[in-house]
Amino acid sequence: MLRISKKAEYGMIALQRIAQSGETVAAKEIAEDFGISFDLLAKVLNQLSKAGLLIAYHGIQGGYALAKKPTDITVADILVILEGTLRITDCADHSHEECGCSIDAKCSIKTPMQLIQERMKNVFESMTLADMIVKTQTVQLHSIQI
Amino acid sequence: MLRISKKAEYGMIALQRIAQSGETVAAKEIAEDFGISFDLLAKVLNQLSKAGLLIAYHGIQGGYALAKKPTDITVADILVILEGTLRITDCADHSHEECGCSIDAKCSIKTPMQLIQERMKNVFESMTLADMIVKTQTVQLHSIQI
DNA sequence: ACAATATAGGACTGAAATAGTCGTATATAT
DNA sequence: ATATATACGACTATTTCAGTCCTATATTGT
Repeated sequence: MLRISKKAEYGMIALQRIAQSGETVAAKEIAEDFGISFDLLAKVLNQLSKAGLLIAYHGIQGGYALAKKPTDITVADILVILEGTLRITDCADHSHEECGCSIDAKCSIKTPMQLIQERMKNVFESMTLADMIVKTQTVQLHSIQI
Repeated sequence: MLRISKKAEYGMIALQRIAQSGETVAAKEIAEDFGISFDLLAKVLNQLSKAGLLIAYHGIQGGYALAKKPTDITVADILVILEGTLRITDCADHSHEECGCSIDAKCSIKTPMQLIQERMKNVFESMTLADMIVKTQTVQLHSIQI
């Protein structure tokens, strides 16, 4: 039902954490801080570094650091890396001229689905990691002031 | 990976078909026309009629007719009926004050996820069945002209 | 009344995607 | 050297999704 996967969720949490700290952070630290599976998180961070969003450092004092500016990393980027290209229905796929769905040439919802998918893509592209940092810092400042 | 379910897809195809014909259409006819599972489609149409989008007529000459104007049925309505309320992540759920995700109070992506979910909801609410009829008719007119 | 047809609804099965685990290899700082 | 961190493949469990099957109920036409 149009849910974002745990992998993508963990990816966003980790990237937000790394971006906010501004330095290198180990997978173990993130997993412990948020109480999530280290193994799964490690896979996610590996994918993100292979895709060029993170730089991985091995060994003691190692971890992950951002490979790009927070303003240059969008939610869309993260989703594509961890969940693959957005394709809400088979017929919404722009890459095929023929409608890939079971309904063949008769598919009557192709155009509307393509439109909706395009708009969803815009939503994901319009939020960057930088936006996610600002939101959280605001909350933190409030709690500090109390 | 953020896919729309077959149930929702069949629902949209069926509603589009019924809206376009402007009269009562039997589930069997739709299933045959589009080559999709009759049993699954029947369930979907039943759900849509229970939810008040369709009126069901039993017996010979029976079938389903729209219960509302095509302009009053949105993609969001259809998705909520057939897939449940949109909830892209646990923490994006506005109905709970406490973050339902495994990360408890520390969840750092709650606000951004709520924002994205709200925007997706707007996308789904901004397309009506009427829009889907117009789109398809245009295509059909083109193929007739050839 | 009866037969044909259409929806209603529950039980069940199979397939696919998702989430998570485990073991081992490789790189690196001290 | 060794402790620590990432890399990576294999494997399992869980959940969701799609589809089927069977039976019941309502309605129309003859």
